[in-house]
Amino acid sequence: MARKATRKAVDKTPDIRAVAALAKVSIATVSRTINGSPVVSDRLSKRVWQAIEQLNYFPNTQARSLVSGRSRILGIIVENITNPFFPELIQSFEEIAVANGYEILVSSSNSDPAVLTTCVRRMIERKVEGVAVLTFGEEETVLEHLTYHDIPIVLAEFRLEDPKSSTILLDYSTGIHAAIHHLVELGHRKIAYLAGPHALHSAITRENDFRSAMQSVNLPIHKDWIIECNHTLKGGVAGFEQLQKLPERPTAILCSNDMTAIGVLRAAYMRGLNVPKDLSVIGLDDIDFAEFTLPPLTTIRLSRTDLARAAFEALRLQAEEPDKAKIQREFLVSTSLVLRDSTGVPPATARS
Amino acid sequence: MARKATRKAVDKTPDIRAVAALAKVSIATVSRTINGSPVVSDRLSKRVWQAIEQLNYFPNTQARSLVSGRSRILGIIVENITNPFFPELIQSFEEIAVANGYEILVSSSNSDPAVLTTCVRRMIERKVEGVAVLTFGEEETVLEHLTYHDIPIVLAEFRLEDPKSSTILLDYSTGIHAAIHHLVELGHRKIAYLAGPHALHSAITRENDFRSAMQSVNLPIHKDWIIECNHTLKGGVAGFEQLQKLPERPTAILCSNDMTAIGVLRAAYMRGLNVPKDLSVIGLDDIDFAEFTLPPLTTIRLSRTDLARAAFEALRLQAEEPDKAKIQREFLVSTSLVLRDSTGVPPATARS
DNA sequence: GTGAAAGCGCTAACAA
DNA sequence: TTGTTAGCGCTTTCAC
Repeated sequence: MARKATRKAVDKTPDIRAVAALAKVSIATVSRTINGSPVVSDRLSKRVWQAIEQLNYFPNTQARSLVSGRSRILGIIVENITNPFFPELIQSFEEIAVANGYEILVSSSNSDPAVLTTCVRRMIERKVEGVAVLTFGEEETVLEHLTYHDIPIVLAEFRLEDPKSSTILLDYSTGIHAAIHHLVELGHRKIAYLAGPHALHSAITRENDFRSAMQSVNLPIHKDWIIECNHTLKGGVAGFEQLQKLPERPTAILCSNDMTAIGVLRAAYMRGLNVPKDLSVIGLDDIDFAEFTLPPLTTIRLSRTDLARAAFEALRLQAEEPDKAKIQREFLVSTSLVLRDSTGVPPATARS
Repeated sequence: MARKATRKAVDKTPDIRAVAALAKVSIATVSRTINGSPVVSDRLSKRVWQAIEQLNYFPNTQARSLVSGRSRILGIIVENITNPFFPELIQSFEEIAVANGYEILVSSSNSDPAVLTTCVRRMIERKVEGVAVLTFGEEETVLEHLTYHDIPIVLAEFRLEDPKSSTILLDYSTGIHAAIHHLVELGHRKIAYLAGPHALHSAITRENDFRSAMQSVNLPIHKDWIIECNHTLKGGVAGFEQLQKLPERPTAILCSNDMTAIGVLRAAYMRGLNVPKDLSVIGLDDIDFAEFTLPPLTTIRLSRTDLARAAFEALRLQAEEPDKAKIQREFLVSTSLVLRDSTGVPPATARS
């Protein structure tokens, strides 16, 4: 403060008063001009903009939000930013938010409740106007702090009691049905499923959708062919190995996520099996890398852009149009099958 | 505002006055307590903390930074958050910053000058206390806005005139020398280099280090064996194909980054070449995925944690200890060789 | 259509 | 050691 005061006026970063002085108007007029108030006359408005330009003036967002009560910051909490699924999601969320005049506060929980607590605290301290909690986990309890502070939340696949919360429902069903149909059309009848950890809502939903898809094409669900993995590459390897030990083996494997599928690809390669000649593999997510595996992975795409868009819209609604937000508290994001080279007709011996 | 005023006092989010009232002290004492001022007596301090707890009070950061002139926000601009190199960098930077009481503002420039301009504008508007510009690009001109607003900058591999800027020097040399020595020890003498785009400072530095490493082991630098690629997987494929057309082919390829190396892995596989039996490949970066390629990639690790730490320290120094910052404006980050399975002895025919 | 002035929640200078 | 008070830069009544 003191230091600031001793600086020569000329090299101080310009404030609204400086602009007002230069434009020979009141600070109220400058404020109105910046905020696009329609009452300002063209004559003054022009002078103000000129002054702003000349001084290279940027409004002080802290002061602005302090008085307006709106921070124009949205938080996004992901499970782990180094998981390739999330950066694209963050990127989209950032783009949409910035285009709409919001800033974003990113943080990863790393599936650690203590870290999540810190994340939530940071969000509250910075007075975010809403938080997208895209951890796909089960840490709902920590979120009470958010609801306590009246901060809107949007969650994936979980409904919170709080009236300021919204939910994004993921329609895995469409993509999974498409995947099963695709395999059936190729001639597969022996289809295994490497599930995600049952602690995740999303993993359970996906597994149920697999079961119903199998039923819809009248295919039997072989108990040993559904294995709970952990959504990691190593989990995929382990799942595949377990399948290999079975007397009767599937000709196709659908995986709960891409990392699992990549693990299967790798394990199959190690065993000397050719994908897709000997085995078809389908993932879920369509992470960037899916395109670059060997062979490129056929997978069920969960569009991060769509997910980000839904999350933003949910929060924007809560922040800007609370009445509408009360009515629409659920948002649907769809999935679709992306055909690449990891699926093909089953081997002749199995085709009989 | 109006709406806020009509709310019952009881459900208003508590402010410093509420805490003061409950603790029966002045707001100054509350402020002092929160900021750990040593002058507050234990008796009052205890009462204040109790009130804070009871009211679930969180200080308003906007108000705080408005008056203190310190936002405690650090910006980090990366080239592209979906590039697997960056999330880990951001993660580390976030951890360090949060541990030191700073918030971070992440944004990606996507190598687009227009987007970079927006990024910089966002940084200025939110009054960040420093920006880590880790784009590894050549967009220095846009940064003038930052220096104009007296905001400290830290850049990788580029020195800015501005006294508030610092530079992180990357010691690729150590890692590259180690890589070449490793190859030489295995028996390689024909080593190619797939360079990065010459528009990047880092790519040029890396290439020069390759040349000097080759000289230091008295190996000839074959002109056709240095090819400028673009740091993408496809670039690696193209570079490899170009090498294959040559009458005399290298037994080992060092790449300017991991994505290029992964491209080479893929192209070699397509051609039926076995890595490492027929060809050794080394990358640079050690992105997470390098561990999961087939075969796992031997690579030169550029520690994102070290980089993040250096970037944070540079900015913290500028923000908190300007005198020291004047003295230390350069930070060194080292590299090291990570041995995996993509390197081996050269094929017998070439070994002669 | 424009300006004066109050005050957002907090820190820091100054008084006591 | 504690309290009083003047702003930080801005938005937003309320007069004119």
